[in-house]
Amino acid sequence: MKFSQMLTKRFKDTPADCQIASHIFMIRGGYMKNVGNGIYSLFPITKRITSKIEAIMREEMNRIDGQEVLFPVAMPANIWKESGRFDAIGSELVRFKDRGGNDMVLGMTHEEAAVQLARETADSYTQFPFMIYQIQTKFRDEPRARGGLIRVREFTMKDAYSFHTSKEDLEQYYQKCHKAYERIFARCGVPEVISVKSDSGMMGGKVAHEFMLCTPVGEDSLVVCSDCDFRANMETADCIYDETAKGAAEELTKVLTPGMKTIEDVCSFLGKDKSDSIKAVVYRLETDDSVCVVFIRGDIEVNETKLRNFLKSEVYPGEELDKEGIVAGFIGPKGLPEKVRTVYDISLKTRQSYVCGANEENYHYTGLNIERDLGEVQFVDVGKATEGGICPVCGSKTLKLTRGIEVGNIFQLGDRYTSSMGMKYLDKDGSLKTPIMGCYGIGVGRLAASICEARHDDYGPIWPITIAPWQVQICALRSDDEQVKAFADKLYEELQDAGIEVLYDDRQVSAGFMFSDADLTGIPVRIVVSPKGLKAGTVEVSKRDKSYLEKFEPDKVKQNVIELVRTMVAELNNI
RNA sequence: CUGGGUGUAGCGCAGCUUGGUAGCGUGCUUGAAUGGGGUUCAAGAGGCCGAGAGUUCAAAUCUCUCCACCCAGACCA
Repeated sequence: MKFSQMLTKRFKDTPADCQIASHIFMIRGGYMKNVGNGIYSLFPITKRITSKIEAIMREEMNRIDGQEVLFPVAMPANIWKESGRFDAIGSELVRFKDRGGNDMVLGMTHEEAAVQLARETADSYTQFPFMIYQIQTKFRDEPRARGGLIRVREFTMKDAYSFHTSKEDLEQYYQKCHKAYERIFARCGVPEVISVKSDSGMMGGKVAHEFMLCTPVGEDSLVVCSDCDFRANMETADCIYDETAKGAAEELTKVLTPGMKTIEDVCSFLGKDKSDSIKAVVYRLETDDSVCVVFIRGDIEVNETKLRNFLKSEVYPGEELDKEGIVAGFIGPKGLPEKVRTVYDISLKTRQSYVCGANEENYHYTGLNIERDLGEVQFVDVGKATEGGICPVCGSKTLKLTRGIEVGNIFQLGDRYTSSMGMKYLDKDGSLKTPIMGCYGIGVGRLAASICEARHDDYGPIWPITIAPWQVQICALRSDDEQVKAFADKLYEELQDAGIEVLYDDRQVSAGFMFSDADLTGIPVRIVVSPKGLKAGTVEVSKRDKSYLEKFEPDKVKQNVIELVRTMVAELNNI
């Protein structure tokens, strides 16, 4: 491709709307154009990147016997009604009516379509297991798109669905797919992507992993053990607390704490550590509109995902405190009206005596002993893991908190969709059985943006060669110089003949301008042809990441570049 | 959905307090010079000042309503 004819435009100024590196560079470098909230058109440079990512995904999916299919983007709502998700999912599922007044939806994921395609087709146990996948557009009417391609409403996704006749078979295939995902990320140049245990959310099912690229701009909080291989999404990370340092039991005493409504105020007033106090957090449940108070150690935060799963209800924090005889700011487990539902976090098993609210304006208790003063209570794990906390797997105090971008996920769905949609096959013994499913997704554009996030310097992206829009960029300084033009033109043709992808900057612009644009296009190998160099009998070859710079005689450039590219590609693909 | 912010040329911004029909930088076009990190000079093209209503002789500017976008949360395969 000749740069002079490429449809794109680069900007010197950082766009006002962009916050994170990948978004800034992908706008400044002319990678995409915003069409609406969370909706983008991609310029050729980005389409080339995503096509390469897709090609890698295809190879790896095919390698584990995946069969590529294509589901519709817009589909009748009836199959979503069968699975129950037409009513279960909120407004992120776009619903509309066709001309006949029939309910339609835009596909935000394709479990229903996959089951609909497979259910009458795979009717014998001999056909199992199998996996079908597609690479196609999804639309999710996200409440809040952000970060350029990191979180959008319309996007391309590789989604795969596997069907099995036994749990063991599903688990085996799940592992296989896990490995295929590791290969995909490694081949795309980000081998550091890790998988973490995750909450299955609206997808249903029990076992699920998310593939995370760790970066401070990530939207998910992760808990990682630095001593063993425990890794989990904060939402689902189990908590363990040290129960050996309980301290001494004290007498229950009511103390005056005027106007002190926060844990900080009360603890510093009483000279106690936050971990010696009980914090009360009030939630309203969606299911019956009742109020629930969570009691948790003062230094631990409530993990609302765990709470939601335990209560089996959506929870909304901090509302309607005045109802039910609750005294805001002075809530405690002793003396709370009995009709109020309570949840005790397991972090409260760690002390003999606590500071807590007395359910009376301006009073707290000290010396509250849960067993002695409250009787038997049920403890539940609804806390957030903390930095330096105890690893639930190896038991050492080595938990680290980090953030990550979710670039892929895998689920063991079980029979969530196959049974609700009535998929059956005839087993060996002649009985009708329901198969079980797994599903596996990777967002293509999000992965591209995440790679940019992980691989850039101050001047632009540094694309890994396996997904780079082109492998080599020729910068012809002074393309009005006959010698330069002749040499660069010829090199452009020859490299392409050798199967190398080349972006040829043939524009008559200043060197600085050309280099800045080259930095923004992030092509891994750069060839600089200049009048000065040719006069000295050299052509310069360098890597975008600045790890390599060599000068070659003009007639040796082609062969050296071909070898360099092959080596770089092989480094990422040989895993 | 809650809280905060911003809407003026493709992009980045000034003008708004104190109303008088719009300006700077960059990019774009043309010409000349320059030629290894966004070079220089000159001449141009480009704007229903987010939308609607109101106040006024007169609104980018004042008032009201709406919309869009961004950030933090909530939500999220």
